[in-house]
Amino acid sequence: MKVSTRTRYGIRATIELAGHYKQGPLQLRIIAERQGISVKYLEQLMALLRSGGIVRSVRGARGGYVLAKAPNETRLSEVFHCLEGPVSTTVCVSDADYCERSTDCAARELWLSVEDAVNRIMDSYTLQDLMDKANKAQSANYQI
Amino acid sequence: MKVSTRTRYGIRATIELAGHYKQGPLQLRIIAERQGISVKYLEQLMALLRSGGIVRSVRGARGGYVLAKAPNETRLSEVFHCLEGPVSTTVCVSDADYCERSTDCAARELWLSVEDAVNRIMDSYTLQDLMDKANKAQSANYQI
DNA sequence: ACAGTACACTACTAATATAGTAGGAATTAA
DNA sequence: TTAATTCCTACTATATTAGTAGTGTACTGT
Repeated sequence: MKVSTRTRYGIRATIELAGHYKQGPLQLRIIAERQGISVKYLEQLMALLRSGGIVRSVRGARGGYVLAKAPNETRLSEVFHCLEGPVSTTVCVSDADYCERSTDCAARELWLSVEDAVNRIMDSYTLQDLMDKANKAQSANYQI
Repeated sequence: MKVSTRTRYGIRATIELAGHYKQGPLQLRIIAERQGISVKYLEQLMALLRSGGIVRSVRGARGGYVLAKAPNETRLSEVFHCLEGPVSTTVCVSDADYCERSTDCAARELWLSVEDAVNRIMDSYTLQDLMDKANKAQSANYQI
């Protein structure tokens, strides 16, 4: 039930983009530096996000990436699905005909609930939410 | 975010055991046959469940496996954790010192919520619940 | 006692997924 | 034109998953 680093890096990258929203394209070089990842790897993750419509790219010198939508309109579920694929715990959840046995059906009920819960959580967060919480946590630290 | 077949098979096996509760040990041969898995592979899964205290084994002729606790006292979260390990989406959730960056902390909030939701769901189901639902579904089918 | 049944343990293997690395082509601002 | 930057494709190393296989150990019924 782990989340791949692909997804973790990807989400962190979109958070960086959210923090740079409306300030022109942000270069992968900068994101990679801040996140401690190689530019080459990040390129591949961004390709997923681009084809998923989460980000837009600006090619050429002074290019980079921008969020396709505002941070408060970009749900974490969308970002997650681009990087990790659907939250499909088992085949039999999406394909009801897959299993015939009653015991399978019993388990299916469980997997369905789990998927649903995860999707609901992810759907309830936007990039803006995460940014706000991070900023709040930071300012709280300053008061110590 | 997939669930391994190891976990799926293991859970289905415990459901079989739940259906045989208080009727003596159930042999792996029978479970394997019903679920379409090899006995040898099932042995390894059962070893995990045994060391996790979910099932007890009876060696020798007429031996087999029995649930260690009643079906309505065996939570799916326990079974899951034996087979799949903890629902730990990322390292930084369990080890708060792992990340320093604010963007990480932003994401951490999300992973924490997801883990929590999954654990709560799994905790709310017992093997008995799943059995009841499967039986109900079956009798519903008969009415068609 | 002993033969058969069933779990116990360990080692090995094939396939797949993950986490990258690498090189060069295409595009654009200056 | 040149430097900066994304785009595309291929390759590689490592880990995990999903098994297979063989041998050993414990227990039961006769």
